[in-house]
Amino acid sequence: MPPNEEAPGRRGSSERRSRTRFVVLGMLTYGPASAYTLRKRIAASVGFFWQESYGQLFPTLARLEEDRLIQGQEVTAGRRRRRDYEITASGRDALAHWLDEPPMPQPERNELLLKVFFASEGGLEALRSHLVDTNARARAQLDVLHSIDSGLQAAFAEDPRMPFRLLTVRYGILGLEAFHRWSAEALRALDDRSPSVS
Amino acid sequence: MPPNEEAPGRRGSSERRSRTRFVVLGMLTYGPASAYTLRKRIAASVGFFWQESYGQLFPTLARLEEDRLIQGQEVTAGRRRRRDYEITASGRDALAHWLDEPPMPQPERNELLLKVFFASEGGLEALRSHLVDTNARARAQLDVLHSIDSGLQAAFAEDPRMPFRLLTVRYGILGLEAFHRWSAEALRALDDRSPSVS
DNA sequence: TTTGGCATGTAATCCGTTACATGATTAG
DNA sequence: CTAATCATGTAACGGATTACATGCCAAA
Repeated sequence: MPPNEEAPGRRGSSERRSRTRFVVLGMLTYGPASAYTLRKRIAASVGFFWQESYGQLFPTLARLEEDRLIQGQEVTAGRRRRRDYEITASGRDALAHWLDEPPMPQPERNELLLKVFFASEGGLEALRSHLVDTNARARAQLDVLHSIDSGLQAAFAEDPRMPFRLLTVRYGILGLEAFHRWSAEALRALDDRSPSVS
Repeated sequence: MPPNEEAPGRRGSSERRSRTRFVVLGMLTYGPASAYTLRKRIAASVGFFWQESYGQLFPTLARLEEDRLIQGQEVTAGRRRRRDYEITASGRDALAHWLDEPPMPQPERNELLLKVFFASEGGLEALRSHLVDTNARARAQLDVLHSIDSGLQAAFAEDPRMPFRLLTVRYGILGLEAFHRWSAEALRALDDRSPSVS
């Protein structure tokens, strides 16, 4: 049998699992945007649980346009040119189809936990400082999310998608609260075993 | 200029950030092991927050041995040959050094939240079923972790690393509890808006 | 003895980040 | 006028998964 008859895995429905395309499609339902605008839009809305880099965004935009899921248009403002994209009807279909599929269980990878797990092979003071940092960062992020939450609550009734957005924020808050509690608890446990230097 | 004059960025201290090497080193502090054994050991201990595949494990083992951080030895049992590795003194040093460095903040990526965020572009029944699945899986994983926790508590006093291990389990439990609560809460919110079909 | 699982590995490929490069505006 | 920042892009690279390949062992 000749290899690659009809090139089975090239790029049809058998994408490995690049969710980047769908973030792009989803963000374009909020209105046309350039790559730069898209990146800012992503960072401002889902940034706390999803990020995209240009190196990913630009190729993805090119391929989405090839597939007619988005439509690009050259725009010249002043002397500056850029390319704005809008989602097409088939783009909306593709998005809706993806939304209906169950999310792939994503493999967790937590470097902090690795360092906790192997902590007895290293210095305990280092572990302690990692935990302190962790705790402070969780606290700070929690404050950010709380203020985002308040801000969104104010604009509630207007947009039918607001409730869903609030749900993602709520997820972040509950998760960070747990994380914050855990790091505090871990610090207490650590100090119980090896009482602080005082 | 000839390429790779002294190979500036080849592989010294400028590793991008492969934590795989350190999981391997850490696991080898529990005793010598082959690639296969290592994989099982990883799955059984840190599996709920860290996994490694063979495609990653084998090259990493080869490179760690090149760097003299581990020492391999051919073993023949029956007619079967395998390669067992043990950690060297410099391997322990490298591990300890890595443990002291603060963990890199890892970019979150949550596909479920993406689907929640864009839910209004898809079917709400699909979203609901994703949430139900999510809730059930969290519940199941929670049960697993609770039983792991009990099992470890029993063997507490023996191993000085047990407390650290318990901390990672505790992290999993707190996180999953939050996740479980969130998905239940989200389901309630969803049913409030679009009362179920009954 | 054939099936399936255990054990060891290799190869291809893709995802995603980082670093680099460049022109256009705006501020000082 | 120069520096900084905005905006748009490209190239290189490494990490990680998936799929493939092979041989030994045990059980039916």
